[in-house]
Order: sequence, then C-alpha cells, then structure tokens
Amino acid sequence: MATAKNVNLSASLEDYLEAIYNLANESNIARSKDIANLLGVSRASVTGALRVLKKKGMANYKPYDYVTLTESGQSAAAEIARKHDILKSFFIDVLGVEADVAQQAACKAEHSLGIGIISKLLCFIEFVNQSGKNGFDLSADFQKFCKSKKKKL
Amino acid sequence: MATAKNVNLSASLEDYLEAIYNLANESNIARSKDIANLLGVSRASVTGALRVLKKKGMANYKPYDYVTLTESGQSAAAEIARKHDILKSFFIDVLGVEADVAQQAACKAEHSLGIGIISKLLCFIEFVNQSGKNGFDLSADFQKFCKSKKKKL
DNA sequence: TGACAAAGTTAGGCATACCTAACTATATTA
DNA sequence: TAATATAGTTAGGTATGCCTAACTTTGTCA
Repeated sequence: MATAKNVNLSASLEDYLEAIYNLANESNIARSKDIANLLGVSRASVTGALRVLKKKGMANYKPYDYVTLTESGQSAAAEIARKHDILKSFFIDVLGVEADVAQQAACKAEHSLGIGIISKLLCFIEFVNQSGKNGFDLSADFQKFCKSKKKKL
Repeated sequence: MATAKNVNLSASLEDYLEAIYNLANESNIARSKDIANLLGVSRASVTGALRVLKKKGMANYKPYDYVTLTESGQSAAAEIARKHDILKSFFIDVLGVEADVAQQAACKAEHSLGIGIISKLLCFIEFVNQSGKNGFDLSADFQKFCKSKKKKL
C-alpha cells in the first residue's frame, strides 16, 4: 500500500484536496480563484493551503502556476470524493433525504467517518438496490414506515 | 422552542458539553480533572472551555467550584448525546460494526450531522427492528449479503 | 507594446484550541 | 492546625485556519 494513509490531513485540507480534484475533473484545470469560490474562502487562504499541501507532498504547487495533485494527493482526494459519493447516495437513496441536504451533510461527514463504516454503507446501498431486484423495495417500504410514524406523532 | 438552537457551538465545545453531561449523569458531579481525562486534554484547556461555555450561557461556572449545565446547556448536551446514541446504534445494530469502532465514529460524526439526517437514521433503526417482528430480519440478511460480497472479491 | 484588469501572493491580524510550567486554592491527614 | 497532596487557574506559547489590504505577476487588447 503506497497510498495516502500515512499523511494525515485536517478536514480543511481534505476540502482543498477534494476541491482541486473536482475542478481538475470538471475543467481540467484547478485555478486558485475557483478553489476559493468553491470553498467559500479568500484567495489568500487558498495560497496558504496550497503551500501546506505541497509541503505534505500532495500537490505540485509553484507560485503563479496551476496546481496539480501528486500521485498521493490524487489517491487521497479520490478516497475523499468516494466517501462523499457513498454518503450522499446513502442519504438520498436509502434515507430519502433531499439532495441539497444530503450534499451538505456528506461534505461534513466525509471527514469524520473511516473506511470501515463507509464500506459498510456502500454495501448497504447495494443491499437495498438488490432488494429491488428481488421483488422487495426496501427504500419504498422505509418511506412508508417513516410517514406512518410521523402521522402517529 | 426555547432550546439551544440559537447558540452555535464548535465541535470542541460540543465535546466539552457532552462530557459534562455524561459525567454528571454517571457520578452526579463533573470535575475539571475528569473532563480533562475523558477528553484527553489538559486541565488548563478545560478551564478555558468552561469560561467560554459560561459566556455562551451553557454552563454555570465559578472558579474552583463544580460545574453544572444551564437549562440551555442541558438541552444542547442532551441533543448531542442523543445524536451520539442514535449514530452508535445505527452503526452497531444496522451496519454490524464493532462496538468500539462505532463508538469512535459516533463521537466524530455527531458534530457534523443535523437533526434531519439523524431522525431519519432513528426511523431507519426502528424500521429494521420492526422487520424482525414481521418475520424478516433485515440486519441478519444484510450481514449475509455483506459476507457473500466479500467472498466474491 | 503599454495600460489595465484579473489572478495570485505577501504581510499582518484575529479566533480557536491546544499545550507546559508555575502559581493558587482546596482538601486531607498526621 | 500546619504540612502536603490534589485540583484548578493563570500566563505565555504554538499551530491551524481564516480574514483584509496592499502588492506583484500574468494576461488581454487597444
């Protein structure tokens, strides 16, 4: 395992990493200004974060140049993005939460849940999907159950 | 609603609040030293946090005296503890995660998930329990599903 | 190509949240 | 009740992570 497990990143740095990753995937380029916009921080804060990510060996950063992720930065970012997607999907597809609420919650929770829990969640999503193919529909049943509970209050 | 929603607390302050709440429930008294032990911080840090909690109207704090929570502190702490319990129960009873992993994950995630998601989770736990009474056993089925997936890898 | 706008950096400041070391108050007990 | 241990506080320091304002670099286009 030559991945990113060794370096430990703060929630904040994970956010920067994820932002760079997403921007690069969307528009091929991660500009400082766009990172700032995406995260709702100042450009100065981005500069600071990039220096730290460089020092940690996660980003190829040179002043006044575009940023790219190193191999370890890339794998760390991919893992964070994967956590995000799994959480979001769990919130939406299993719990039936609204998309924007799910998105926000995933953004926050992705930093605090380890692989163990996340992969169980992924498995659970698949389990629920599977149930659909077998004539059951767990998520629909759950929604009904939720509504019937609410009425009783 | 005259509860604690107005005051916004950092994850750190939530931890202090929860620690005081739990210590008071267990041993009737929340001593600074025990808070420090429970959270793994120095006694000096506890003093600092208590001053902030007092300023925010969450704790009745006087130097060299025992701490208690105000009404709003109490309700905020109860809410955090409730989040914790629901998350832990979800991790253990639904996902089948080991108790200590669940405990740690709940500690972290309780600060990042809002009431919306948490109450859906609670509902889901009840949904799974309910299934047991109706001849199904969702959690057992899920565990089987998980194991069969692992074998395929 | 030179002026101007946009992007990025630097400097300096602030809040949070921790720490250690030294001090003070409280409790214990000989 | 005086010495001592324990608990709690204060002072001062560090790291993170953010900000604004001023500056520098880069890109654009007349």
